[in-house]
Amino acid sequence: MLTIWLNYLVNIMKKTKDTTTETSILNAAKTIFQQKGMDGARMQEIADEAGINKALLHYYYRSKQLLFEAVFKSAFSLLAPQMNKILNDDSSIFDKIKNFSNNYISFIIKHPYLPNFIIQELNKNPEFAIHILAENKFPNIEKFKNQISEEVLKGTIKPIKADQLFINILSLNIFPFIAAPLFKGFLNLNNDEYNLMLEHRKTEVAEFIINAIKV
Amino acid sequence: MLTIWLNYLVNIMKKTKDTTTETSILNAAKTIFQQKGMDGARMQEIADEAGINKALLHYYYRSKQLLFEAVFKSAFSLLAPQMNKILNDDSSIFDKIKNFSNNYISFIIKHPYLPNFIIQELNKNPEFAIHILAENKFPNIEKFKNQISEEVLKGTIKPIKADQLFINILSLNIFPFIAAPLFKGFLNLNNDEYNLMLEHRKTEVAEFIINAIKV
DNA sequence: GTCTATAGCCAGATAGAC
DNA sequence: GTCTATCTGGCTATAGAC
Repeated sequence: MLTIWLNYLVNIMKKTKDTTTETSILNAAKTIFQQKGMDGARMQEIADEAGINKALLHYYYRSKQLLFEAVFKSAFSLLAPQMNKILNDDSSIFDKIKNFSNNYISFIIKHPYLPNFIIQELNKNPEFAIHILAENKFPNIEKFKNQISEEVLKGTIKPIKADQLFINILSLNIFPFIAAPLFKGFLNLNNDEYNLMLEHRKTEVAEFIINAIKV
Repeated sequence: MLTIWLNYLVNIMKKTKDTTTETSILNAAKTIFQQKGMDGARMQEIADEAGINKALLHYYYRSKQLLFEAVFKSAFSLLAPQMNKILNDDSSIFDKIKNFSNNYISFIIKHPYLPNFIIQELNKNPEFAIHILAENKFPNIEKFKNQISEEVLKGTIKPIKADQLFINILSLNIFPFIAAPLFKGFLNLNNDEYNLMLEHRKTEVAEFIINAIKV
């Protein structure tokens, strides 16, 4: 009886330990992969970051490729819901643009490496992209398209294709993060100045877009 | 006398051969590095692409790092003059935006991997960026800033900071190329459809920006 | 200048003790 | 589950023949 109880206790402890090790590996892998990419990352570096042995990485995730995929999926599943806000939200078009720009920029400031990571790896492996995207049954643009058509008909906004508007909104919000080093160079801004400029964009981007489309 | 003449001929032939080998290496390196990045590229692959032996890469460029830097500088010196068109051109602000969007999109369609390559490597190595940028004595934004201030004062355009406008223009023009796989997924477009959409952007982007800022 | 062959290193993955 | 030690393959770079 005592043995059973002890085994139970040991299992609980094991379970807890497993989970925390597994997640601490995933977190470390996120940090390294998002900074260095799949090719640039080293398993040893991830192990060091997680404070564990290199062999454990393989114990939990079998291979570098699989660990990478876990990180990528996790990153993508963090980004995708943000897109949903602009595609499948019930608010008016102007409110959508305002909320999205504000929220999205705040979101990326918290996860600065994320968009670049996703885009970079998608570019290196476009088929892989489609694979992941398909799994994630990712947001549908139909609702957004209908909303734009309606607003154009009502005369609230100038004629514009939903695809183009969608691309414009994301470009204005995301690109300044991805091209930060380039812009810092061209505009001759240091880190603090650049971050301040991004802060202003939380409202300025929405204004810019709304001015562009409102009648 | 005949010997001298023969030597001369041989030297010419050598010189010619050297140059073409060197440039064919550089071209091959561009192709591979821009698709796979510094870490993902393999010297063997570059040699195969150039149709020569791997040892020759080291004969001409000493190391992978130096070959990479040659490619990067070459790519950057291709991109920088494009920026100049919007910063240091004498035309009116609206014409600038129209010309830039049209020309720049045409330019990237010809060099689709270029912006992503530059941005990616700049992100991995921001100090290196500054190093390269400094060498290239790259475009100054002062003239553009003055032009914007003047137009705002004249009341031609709505109040906007030159930095923000510059970022907006580049974002709208460049990001659709960098994030092509992502947009193809979200918008459910195949290659041809996506390229057609980019073709439309040659005029639509300028319209969008001008609508956003004109009074 | 161009090639073949190989040195030397480093990273991913596994074996096996605890 | 976690560690140390090691295998194995692949990659950059060089030596040396032609």
